[in-house]
Amino acid sequence: MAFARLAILPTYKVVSDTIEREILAGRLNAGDILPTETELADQFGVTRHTVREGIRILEQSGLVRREAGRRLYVAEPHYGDLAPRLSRAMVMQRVTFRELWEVSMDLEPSAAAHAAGRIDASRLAQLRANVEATEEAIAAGTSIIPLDVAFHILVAEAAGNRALLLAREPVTQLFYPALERLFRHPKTSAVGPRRLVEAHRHIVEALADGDAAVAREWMRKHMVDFRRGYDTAGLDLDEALDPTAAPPAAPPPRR
Amino acid sequence: MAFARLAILPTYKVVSDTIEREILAGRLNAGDILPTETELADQFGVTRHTVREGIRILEQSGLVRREAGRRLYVAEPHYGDLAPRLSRAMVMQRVTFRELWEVSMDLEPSAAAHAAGRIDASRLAQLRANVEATEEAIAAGTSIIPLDVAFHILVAEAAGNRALLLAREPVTQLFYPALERLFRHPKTSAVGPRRLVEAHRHIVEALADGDAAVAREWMRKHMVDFRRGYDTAGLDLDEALDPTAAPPAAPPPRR
DNA sequence: GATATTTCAATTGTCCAACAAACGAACAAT
DNA sequence: ATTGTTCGTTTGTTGGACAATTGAAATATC
Repeated sequence: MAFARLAILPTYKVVSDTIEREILAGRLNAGDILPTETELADQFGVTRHTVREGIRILEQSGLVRREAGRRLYVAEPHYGDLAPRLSRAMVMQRVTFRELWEVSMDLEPSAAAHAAGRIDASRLAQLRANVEATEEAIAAGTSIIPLDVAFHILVAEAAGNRALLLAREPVTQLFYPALERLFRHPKTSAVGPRRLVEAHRHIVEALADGDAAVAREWMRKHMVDFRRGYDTAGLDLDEALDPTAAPPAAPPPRR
Repeated sequence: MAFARLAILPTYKVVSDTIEREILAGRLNAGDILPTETELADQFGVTRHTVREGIRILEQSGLVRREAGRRLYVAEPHYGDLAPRLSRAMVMQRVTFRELWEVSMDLEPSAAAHAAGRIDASRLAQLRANVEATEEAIAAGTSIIPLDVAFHILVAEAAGNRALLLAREPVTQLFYPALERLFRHPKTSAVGPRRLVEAHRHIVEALADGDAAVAREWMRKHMVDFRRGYDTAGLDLDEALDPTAAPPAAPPPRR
């Protein structure tokens, strides 16, 4: 017979695991203030240093948060916190545009279809405003990429599926630099934006009508267009994405 | 005039950011051994404890790794490291079975379709072996859930799309407990496993033939069956998943 | 009485010093 | 060839200390 490896964990890991379990089990809820480091150290029977190392792990996991020198509280883990890490992993694995596009080809039309049945008036208004703003940006010659990204996020949110939202976010983040490159390209810059805003408009109308099939179809066309633009521009679908292109900057942490 | 908020970060964060930058810039490559904690402390001009807190952050990010009490080395961040965090976020957001199912309904058939054109002999053999093992498990009356999960992972890997793999992994992790509940249920346990293995078999054959359409269609049916089973068992689609059900245990870290 | 200002205890962030435990390697013993 | 022994190195953990910041109570000011 053979013994299984012993699962001996360092103390700081035990600390973080223990607190994590309390949070996941719902005994600690988002917003709750945790005990001070000294209290935790006393309760666990370990040093404050050890507790602090455990806290760093929880913080990085997004389960707890601390503002400046203030008390620790249980955080609502938000998509935005996870997406950067995911994108980083994809960048380091040299994920290609083709891979991202294939996934988007599944998720985006589906998001549009689900949104058709679930969208509310407020978000619909936001989408209309987004399309207007995009028109203006085209006329003014300013960048439409943030608006495009926002459009797709709005649609995904309207789909009312948080699993979908989480699954597509890292993909979106990496699309951003690829979009930059695409819309800057001379061959596509003339016609691309027009087609884009036209597709967006059709999608919004389909959502307003509650027509899932049309919404899905226009989103599909929109994604196909996107890839076609990439081809037309002569960019390589199977090349790793450029990691140097800056992701949308986060505001500096309050401290 | 007004000054922007100063981005003053705690020292341990500066430490982790600095090392992270070296890794992302490629000056430190995967596999490289980092200096010892004492050396790092000397170089940065801070205490060893501060360095350690920074290391905990990097470790949790998956950028560096340490085995047992040994030296620190730069790691290639892998999907497996990130998926648990996503699942955790989904648990805390009280994601429902319906949401997971909707996403799987997009990703799984698509994975099967892509796999049809890209699968290699080795993975095909693994899939066949998996189906055999599932048959045996059914005959023996043991749990087929790990085998089912493994089957879907194999198909997703065969699709040769790392973005897809990353997007679907957290969903799978959460499906696991739901599957447990489903297959334990008296109303489905009689017929469910048979239908499952039949679908798996059809999918494998379609992959062997390189027939993307058939592979996609059988996977779709398979997913529909899954949901139907959930319905038949009288389980609530819109109920938050049970977070207490253990996720597939990872092998304990070597120490 | 309401609003600043000051004070003060509590808490975090960082440092210094120490030691036990585990590891790797080299070497001796069976 | 395997098993014990030793030793220097590195991590894991502990203790105590103190400056800086924060939140809130207490005080002064209008």
